[in-house]
Amino acid sequence: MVGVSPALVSMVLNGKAAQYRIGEEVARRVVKTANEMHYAPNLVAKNLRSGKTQLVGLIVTDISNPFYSAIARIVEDRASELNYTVLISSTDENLKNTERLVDVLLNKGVEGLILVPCDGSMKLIQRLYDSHFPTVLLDRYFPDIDLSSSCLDNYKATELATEHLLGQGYKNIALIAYNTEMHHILDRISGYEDTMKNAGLSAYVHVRKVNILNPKPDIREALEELIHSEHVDAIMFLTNMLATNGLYCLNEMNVKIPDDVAVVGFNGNDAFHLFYSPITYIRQPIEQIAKGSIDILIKSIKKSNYKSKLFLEPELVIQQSSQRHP
Amino acid sequence: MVGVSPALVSMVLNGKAAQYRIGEEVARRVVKTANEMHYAPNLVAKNLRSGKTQLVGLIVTDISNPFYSAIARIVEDRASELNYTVLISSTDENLKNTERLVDVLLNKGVEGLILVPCDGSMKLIQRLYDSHFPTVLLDRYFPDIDLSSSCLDNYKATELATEHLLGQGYKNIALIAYNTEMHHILDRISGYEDTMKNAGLSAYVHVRKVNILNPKPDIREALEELIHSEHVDAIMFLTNMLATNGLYCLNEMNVKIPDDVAVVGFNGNDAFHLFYSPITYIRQPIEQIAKGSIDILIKSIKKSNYKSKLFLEPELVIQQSSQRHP
DNA sequence: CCTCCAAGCTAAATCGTTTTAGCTGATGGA
DNA sequence: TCCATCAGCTAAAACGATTTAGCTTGGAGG
Repeated sequence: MVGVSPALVSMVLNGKAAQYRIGEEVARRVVKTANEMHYAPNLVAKNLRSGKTQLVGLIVTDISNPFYSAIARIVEDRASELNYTVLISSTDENLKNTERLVDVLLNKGVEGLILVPCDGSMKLIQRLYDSHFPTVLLDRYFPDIDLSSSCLDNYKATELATEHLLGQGYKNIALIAYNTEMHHILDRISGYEDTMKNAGLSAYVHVRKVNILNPKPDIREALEELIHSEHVDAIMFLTNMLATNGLYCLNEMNVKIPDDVAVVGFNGNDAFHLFYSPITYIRQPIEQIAKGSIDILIKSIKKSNYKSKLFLEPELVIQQSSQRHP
Repeated sequence: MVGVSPALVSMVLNGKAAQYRIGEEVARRVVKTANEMHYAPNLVAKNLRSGKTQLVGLIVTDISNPFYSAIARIVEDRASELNYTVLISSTDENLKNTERLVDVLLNKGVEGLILVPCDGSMKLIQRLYDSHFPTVLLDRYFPDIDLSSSCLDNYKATELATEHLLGQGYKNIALIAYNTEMHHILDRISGYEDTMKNAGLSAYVHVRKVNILNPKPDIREALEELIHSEHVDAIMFLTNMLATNGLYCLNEMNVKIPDDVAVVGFNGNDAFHLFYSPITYIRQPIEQIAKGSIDILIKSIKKSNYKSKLFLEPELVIQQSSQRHP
């Protein structure tokens, strides 16, 4: 339409008019015409030529889980600011799915991955590490693999919560955890165990591990035993899902909170606040975790060998469920 | 590596060996070598060549809202089965954002859009309709625009709930709605109003509209008035967010449910179930809405002029909060 | 008057596929 | 013996952009 070659148009529209000594008058006509016809470059062609896709992958266990959807929202917003598009997938805590999704996303040309690794994914993560593909672990990490990560300081989280319960006069404190080898859970367990031991309460350490995929029956069983046989006076749940399921069970068992037993949960939600005895919980700095992960990822993409590990500060939101005399 | 032309490799790997009369022996060698070298075609090049991106856009108001993240999960799974990738964005109920995101996604080459339109987006939707770009409205629709949609039967939803409350002996029933012109809300209001009128209770129709972006103060004010001045005996909330905020207010006001007032919410969540008086709510068939939207979209992409409007059945989950004598 | 240089532009290659047209050699029929 | 046919393959164009090398023109300098 302007009567010049595509090459010239490309140069002008990419702001390289000066660099290529394009005549001012011609450059102006090109820009004007481009605007008038609402020209938008074909990104696919651009990507093919440049080898860049401006795509990143976000693999979580389940995007319908509010924790991960909150993360996704922030990652997406930040990525968009940085001119990247996010592809989101869910693994359902399944290793085969995770492996498949990594392959699928790589094939789609993502330039980096934010990944919530599931149980048993150590080998996959090691492969990713060996390949030097820009990758950031989110929420969960492997202490033996030197990969970037953005996680909660899990040890401190349960340390904080246990100290709070001890401070309230609770001694016989139980923990409901997943049956897993994932380190974020192991750290949370250690934070609790160490704090109990340091307080001279080793005898009162109770850790119950439940099936991650169908936790409710295991939780019920554990709670029955802990309350009726072990006579615990406080229960800490290591994840939001465990806490929520636990509250259903405690209601069914007609256990009163905090009179019969104190409760501490993980990751607040409306159910915790609206509960008849609002639930004390460990708050993760979701914003920082999410933003940290995408910022690290983009840096890794732009500068190979960039690496960073974030362990972010938990916060204890103290409500009625953990206070002896509210 | 096999010593044949790229063309032949392409034919074989796309399963067109027979069609192009490729020798069996050669075809076998190509497949074998492709596997051995872990060949995966470059999707960007494929897309450029074919003009297809296998991308669809999903524009919701907020992906961190559990309703929409549940939708996103299902859409994503179904799209993946159909060999499409979903690009998700959030508008925050803002028209300018919506317009921008539509442009961004179109520029990224999505072949279709699933869209939750916000207040005031009628013109945008009309443009989309006029352009014949494959588009499906989700959750909300425009009766005057003949665009595909996948929504709840909103009228029936509140009709069902109002009838239930009337059946329980409640008469002075109030409604908390958004201050909006969006038809899904207007339909919900009509379902309530008509049912009240048909029962001869026009005098007891109370509709309060609150600000969609900062509803809590408005809700508090409305509730104070409805309960203390109008002496309503039941309150229906038109969305999950309204109901959740409403419960916070009712707790603050020390109103007992259902003794002082009955409550019906929208879209169940753990908070409703764990509430001291579990909340009766209208359940949307999320799975059907989500699956419906993506299935319609893909059909529209494959067959231009395909159109379909779904109005899916609500279900009332009756719990303690709406029963006079539980 | 010729040479040289710079300014301002274009042609062509390239990215990795797919598809169309066409080439080659063997076979069969007349 | 010669042509037609067909199986089995390849060359080349195309998708839409970017980039490199190179072309033309006019003016300055010798």
